[in-house]
Amino acid sequence: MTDSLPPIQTTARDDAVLKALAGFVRQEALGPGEKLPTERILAERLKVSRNTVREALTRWEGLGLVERRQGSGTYLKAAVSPDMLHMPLTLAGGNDFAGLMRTLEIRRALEAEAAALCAIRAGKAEIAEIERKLNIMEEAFHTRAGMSSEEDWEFHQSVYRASGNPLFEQIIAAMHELFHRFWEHPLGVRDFGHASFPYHRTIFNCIAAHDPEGARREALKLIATVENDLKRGAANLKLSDRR
Amino acid sequence: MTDSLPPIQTTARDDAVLKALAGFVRQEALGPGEKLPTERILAERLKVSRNTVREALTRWEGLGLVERRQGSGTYLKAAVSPDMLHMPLTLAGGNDFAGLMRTLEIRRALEAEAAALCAIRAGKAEIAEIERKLNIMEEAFHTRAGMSSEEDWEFHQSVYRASGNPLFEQIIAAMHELFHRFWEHPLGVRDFGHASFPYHRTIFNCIAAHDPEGARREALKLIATVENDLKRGAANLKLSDRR
DNA sequence: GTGCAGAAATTGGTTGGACCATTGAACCAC
DNA sequence: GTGGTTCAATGGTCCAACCAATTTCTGCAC
Repeated sequence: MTDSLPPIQTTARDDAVLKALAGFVRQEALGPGEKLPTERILAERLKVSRNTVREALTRWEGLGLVERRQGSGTYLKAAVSPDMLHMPLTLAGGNDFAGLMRTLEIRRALEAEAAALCAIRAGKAEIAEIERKLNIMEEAFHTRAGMSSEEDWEFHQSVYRASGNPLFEQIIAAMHELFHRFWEHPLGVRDFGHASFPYHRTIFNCIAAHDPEGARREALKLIATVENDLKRGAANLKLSDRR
Repeated sequence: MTDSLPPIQTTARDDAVLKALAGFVRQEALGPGEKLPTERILAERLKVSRNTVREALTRWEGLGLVERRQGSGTYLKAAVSPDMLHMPLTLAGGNDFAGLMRTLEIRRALEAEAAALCAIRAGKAEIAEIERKLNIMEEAFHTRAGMSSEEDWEFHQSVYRASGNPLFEQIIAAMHELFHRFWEHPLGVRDFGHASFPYHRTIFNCIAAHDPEGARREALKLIATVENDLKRGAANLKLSDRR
């Protein structure tokens, strides 16, 4: 009967600090890259100990919202608003090849859905932006004679953004980071991803034609080529030697 | 030219503390719910200040790995291993109806893929377990004459587990938590989700028949009914009144 | 012995102050 | 300009207390 009576908060200093800081960021309209007040100033203004400020900032740093540089200051890394919801995921044992394939399975699911939604929702401006990124990527591919992961990634991001759901970009970006941390570590990118090249344009064509099922199908093909490349590479390279 | 020269790490005290703690947890074979050493003992044993220990534990707490209870101790909340990868997601402005629908789009993508993978990979034991959960859910539905979110959720979890990729369960669980935090707050669950009931068995039938495309199709239907229920509910309830 | 109230010990939370390490800007010699 | 040097600002670490919540122990009443 007396559920939903939240326990009173007698101590939640660091949470309060974060709330105040989020309000400050909003009020000052601070964006990514900008510097926020020093710990000492925050401690003084908020009437709490510097240690408490540090614990609060440590939370934000762990969430990737903020970056601390000794001797320089604390800088925003992402947009912050007072009504954020946090969803920390921890993936145990993701450092091996099997873990890599698992992230690809997630990416396959999200990539296909994002492409389909993008085909439904993208307006003229978004389609033009995607095409711009596609052209950049294709030019880089032809001049440097190989996949360039940077431009490739930019193309995909523009698709995620046009899907109208920022969660796609966030989750896939996290996967992407995991992916690169493992893959580019040993000896740099090889011929990797070469076979996936043509599907970028077929995906774009489906998006431009507002064909969600086609976009989904082509995105699945793209991921399938990446998976095959990975499996071949793993077989050749004796991945078990690593780490 | 001089790429791949990572900056050297001169100080990383709290990271070192976390690594040592992860090793300790592994060595002692500690599982969720168990208590780990007090901050004072950790500080003494690791030869660092208690403050540093606290910063490290604050990181883990923010990641949901650990729970601290004042006056009692610090307890493990999840399994930890030295080679974990963290992926914190922050969803800005997820407190409204649009944010809820965005989480559902992610869930649609993952649910369909997980069901398909499950149809491919589930062995006899997994299928039996899923059927068990399904029967429990159906019985609860008939006796209580309505969807029971607890048993429903258990059924879905068993599908994710049988997909062979723990990431599905982790990500969807995070979405699920977000979902409930928003939805069950105002006035409890209404008739919600009633229409999705029959699809649970059709999904199971496809999984048992090892029909991945059928499982994907039925899963998409299930999410579609939930989306429709939500939209109808939102239109009726004037959700804009909230918050 | 049992039960329970109160004291005592334990443990995370907070404070204030100190010092170290790194950074970046100002300054200076060349 | 170039390359050092100095110096203030800033995050990182440490220490020693004390506060607040919890748990455990103790001793008294029965």
